[in-house]
Amino acid sequence: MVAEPAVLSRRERARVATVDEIKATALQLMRETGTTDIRFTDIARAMGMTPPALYRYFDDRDELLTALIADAYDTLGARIGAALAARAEDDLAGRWEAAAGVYRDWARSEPQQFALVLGMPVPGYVAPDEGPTTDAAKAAMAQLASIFVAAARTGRLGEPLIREVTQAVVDCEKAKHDELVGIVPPESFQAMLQTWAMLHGFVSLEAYGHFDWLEPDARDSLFRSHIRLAARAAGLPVPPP
Amino acid sequence: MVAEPAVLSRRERARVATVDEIKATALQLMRETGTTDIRFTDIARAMGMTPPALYRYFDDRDELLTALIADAYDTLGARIGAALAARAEDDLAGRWEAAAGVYRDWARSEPQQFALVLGMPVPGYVAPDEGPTTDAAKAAMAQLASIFVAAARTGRLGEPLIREVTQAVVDCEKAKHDELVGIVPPESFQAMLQTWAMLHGFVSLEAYGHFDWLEPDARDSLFRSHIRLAARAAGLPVPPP
DNA sequence: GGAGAAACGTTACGCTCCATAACGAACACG
DNA sequence: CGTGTTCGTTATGGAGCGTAACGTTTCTCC
Repeated sequence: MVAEPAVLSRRERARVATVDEIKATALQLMRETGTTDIRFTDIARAMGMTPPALYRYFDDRDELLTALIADAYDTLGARIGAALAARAEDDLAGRWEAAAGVYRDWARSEPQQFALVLGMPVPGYVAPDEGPTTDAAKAAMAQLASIFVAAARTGRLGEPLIREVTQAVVDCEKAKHDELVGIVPPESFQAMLQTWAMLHGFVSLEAYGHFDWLEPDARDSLFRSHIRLAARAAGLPVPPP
Repeated sequence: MVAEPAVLSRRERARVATVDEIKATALQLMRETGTTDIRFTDIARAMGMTPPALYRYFDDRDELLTALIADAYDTLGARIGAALAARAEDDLAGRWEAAAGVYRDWARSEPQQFALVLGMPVPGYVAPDEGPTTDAAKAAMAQLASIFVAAARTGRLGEPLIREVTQAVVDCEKAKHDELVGIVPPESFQAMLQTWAMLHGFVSLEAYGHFDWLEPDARDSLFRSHIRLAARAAGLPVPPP
């Protein structure tokens, strides 16, 4: 991001390597324990260091968590971006399905990171205002919005199934997503939010194990039909199955 | 539940009172701190006791959490039940909206309990198999299912918007919800699951603050249209707004 | 009603983890 | 080469979980 001299000194390289190793070890421990709980002691032991050494790199546990959250939503954003880039600009249904699939796969493969970013904050951790947690929501919205914008610009954004639009929602589109006003009509803006809620609902339930009673095959097909339903309800042009 | 002698001895009454006070204190602390994290030390101090005394009532922190989870989903189930009871048997749209509204209000008023039951559990806490966590999902499904069953029995369950049913979903209906087979057709069973996912998605996003950028009025109207969309997509008979 | 048992709450303790302080070793720089 | 910074260590304090051992109150049963 920052235009620093490309070459880092030996020490600086060692430092970023250590920081990366700490974060990677923390993630690995989260995966192994299945919780978002991490202990400096365990990280240090896994790295062959002593716990106080970690304080040279992170002031406290919260700062490490903040870094992990930032990484997590960067990863998610990058993956969605890559999935979108792999689809043709005008393949709206494909782009939506690809983005939704990435969202789901990420949540399933990294449920702890998912909980960290889009679930309830970790005990004792207070997210900094305007921090990565809210950014994650904005980034997800932006990715979604890009699909709707493309659909609207090319005249392929149909009418959403629900067209009950209230003034409050219109006002919020103006206030918070001014860039969409005049491009994505209010009822489609509302439908876009609902699309996100539908996607998140399925993914959240599945990531936390509430669909475990369904066979994997059934979950897959349920997901596919779910996101097609979301797209169709929002007026995105999806071909019949 | 158990047919015990109605009168409890003095000691037994004192014991249940203490257990209730411990749980109530724990919930109060969760509300005050805004996390699902609870410390025996804090609970004991708030009650004017010493920490080890609590071990007379709960073997460890996990057991207290399990009890809290069980209470939470009992409360949710009771509230939904009450909301359904207050609506006429044949007022299907009203029953669905009432149940959904209770779900949302509960999540907003008790986000910690919501996270406890339907989100990622507390760090370090491992939910017992077949425990209250999975029961919560089953109970929610049962409440939902009752509405769909009533609709199907009275011939008012329309075709869902999406009718792409795969064998895997049909198999799961047979295996896990045998009582619905022959009453709720597979595509409606599938739509029912999606209805739940839609509801949960909105409620989850809102409870964790990801809709904070929307004005309360906008959130309310978005929610109303969202659950109407869910109902309509599932074939429930909802009147036009 | 009084002796024995059970339940209750306390203090004392060991363990783990977070976080800081003070110290020594390795490395970069002049 | 010496000097100062960075890094990692050991030592220490503080908090919370959970156990053990000890009085105290309450129930039970003879």
